[in-house]
Amino acid sequence: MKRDAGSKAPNPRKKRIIEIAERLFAQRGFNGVSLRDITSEAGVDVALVKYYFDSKQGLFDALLKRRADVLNAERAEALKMVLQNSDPAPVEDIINAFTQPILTRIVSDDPSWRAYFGLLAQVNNNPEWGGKTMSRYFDPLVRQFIDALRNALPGADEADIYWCYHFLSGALTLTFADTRRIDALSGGVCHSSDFEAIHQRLVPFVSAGFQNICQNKGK
Amino acid sequence: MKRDAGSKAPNPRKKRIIEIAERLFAQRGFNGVSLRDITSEAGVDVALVKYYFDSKQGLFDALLKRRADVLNAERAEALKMVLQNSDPAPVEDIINAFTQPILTRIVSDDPSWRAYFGLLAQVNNNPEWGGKTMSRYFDPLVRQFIDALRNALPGADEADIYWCYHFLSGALTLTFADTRRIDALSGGVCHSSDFEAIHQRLVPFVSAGFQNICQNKGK
DNA sequence: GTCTATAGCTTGATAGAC
DNA sequence: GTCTATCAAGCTATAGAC
Repeated sequence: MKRDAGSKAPNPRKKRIIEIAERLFAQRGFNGVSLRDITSEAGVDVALVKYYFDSKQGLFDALLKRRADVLNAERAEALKMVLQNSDPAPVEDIINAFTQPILTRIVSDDPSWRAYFGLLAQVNNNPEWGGKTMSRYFDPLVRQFIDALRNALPGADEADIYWCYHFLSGALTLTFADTRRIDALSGGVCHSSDFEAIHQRLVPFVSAGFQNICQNKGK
Repeated sequence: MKRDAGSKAPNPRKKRIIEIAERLFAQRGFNGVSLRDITSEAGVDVALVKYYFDSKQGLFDALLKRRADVLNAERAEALKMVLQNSDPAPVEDIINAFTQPILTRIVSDDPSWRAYFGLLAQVNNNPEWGGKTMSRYFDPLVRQFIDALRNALPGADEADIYWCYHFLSGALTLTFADTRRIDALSGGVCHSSDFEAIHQRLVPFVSAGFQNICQNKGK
C-alpha cells in the first residue's frame, strides 16, 4: 500500500510531526524553528521529515494546506446557507459567514486550530511569500465572498470592494496573532484571546466600513 | 570623544549597517537574515555589529527605535493640530492624524521608510514578542489617540474603543506589509503599493467602524 | 518505516592584533 | 574603529543499514 494515500488514519508519527510543527511555526515563524526542534519534541528522528514531507518547506506547505481545506469547506457552506436565505444577502451576514467558522474553531477545545490561525497571521503579513501563499490557499474561496458582497452592494466600485476586503483581512489576522498587546494597552480591560468579544465587534465594524466606502457613490 | 553620542552624523559604517539590516529584516524577518547577509552587503566586517550594537538583537532594537521616535513625534504633532482646531475633534480627523504621517513617509522618495513599515507589519503580528515590542515603541503615543477618540465618542464603552483601535492597527499594518496579494486577487484592479488609494479608503472605513461600534449604545 | 551517522555548510559571537 | 581568525554550536539534507 502506498504511504497512507487516501487513508483516514495517517501514520501517527507523521501526524505528530505536523502537529508539533504547526505549534512551533506559529510561535516562532518558519525560520525560527529547526527540524530538530520539531522532531525532538515529537520524539521522532529528523530523517522522517525527509521521508514524509521531503523538506522543511514541504512540511510547512503540507501543514498549511491541511487545515485550509477544512476551513474553506466550512466557510463555503456558511456562505451557501446565507445566500439560500436571501440573495443578495445583508453585508453583515456575508461577513459573518466569513468569520464565524474561524471563531467556532478558535474557541473550540482543540488548541491546534488556534496555533494554525496564529501562523496564518504571520503568513498574511509576510512580504516575501505571504501574498502568494495566502492566494494559493484562500483566494478561490475569497472570490465567492467578493461575489456575494458585490451583489449586496449594487453599484459599488470594484476597487472599493477589494480594498475593504483587504482591511477585513488585516483586522482579522491581527486578531488571530493573539499578541497580547491589547492587554497591556487597555490596562486589562481587553484580552487578546477573548475571541468572542472580538468577533462580536469585528463583524459590525467591518460591515459599517464596507457600507460607508461602497455605498456613498458621490465621491 | 565617545562613539557618536549625540552626534548629528553617526559613523557612516554604522549607518550603512542599520539601513541594510532594515531592508533585509523587512524582507525576510529577524530569523531569515544572518549577520553575514547584512555585513557582506554593507561591505563591512561582521565584528562591527558587536562593536556598534553588541548583538543581532541589539541591532534590531536600535533600528526599530530609530524611526519610531521620528514617527511618533510626527503623529503627536498631527494630533495636536487637529485638537487645536476643535476638541473634541471629528473621529475621521483623529484617525487621519494617526495614519497620514505614515502615508507621507511611505510615499516619499526615501524607500527605507517603506522597508521600515513592512518590518512593523511583521512585528505587529508576531505572537512571541510582537505585542511587547509594539507596546514599548508605540503605546505611549497610541494612548494620546485613544484619549482623543474617547472624547470624540462620548459614552463609548472602554473595551469598544480598544477593540476598534485593534482593528485599525491590523488593517493598517497589513497595508504596510505590501504582500501583493490584492494584486492577484483583484486581477490587477488594485495594487498593493498604491498607498494613496488605500489611505483614501482606510480613514473613512475605520471611522465608520468606530462610530458604528462606539455610538450605538442600546446593544 | 525508522534509524544511525555524517557530510557540508552557516550561524552568532568574540579574543586579540592593529 | 576596524579587521583577522576562529570557536563551538547549530543547521538541512541524505546515504545507507535495518
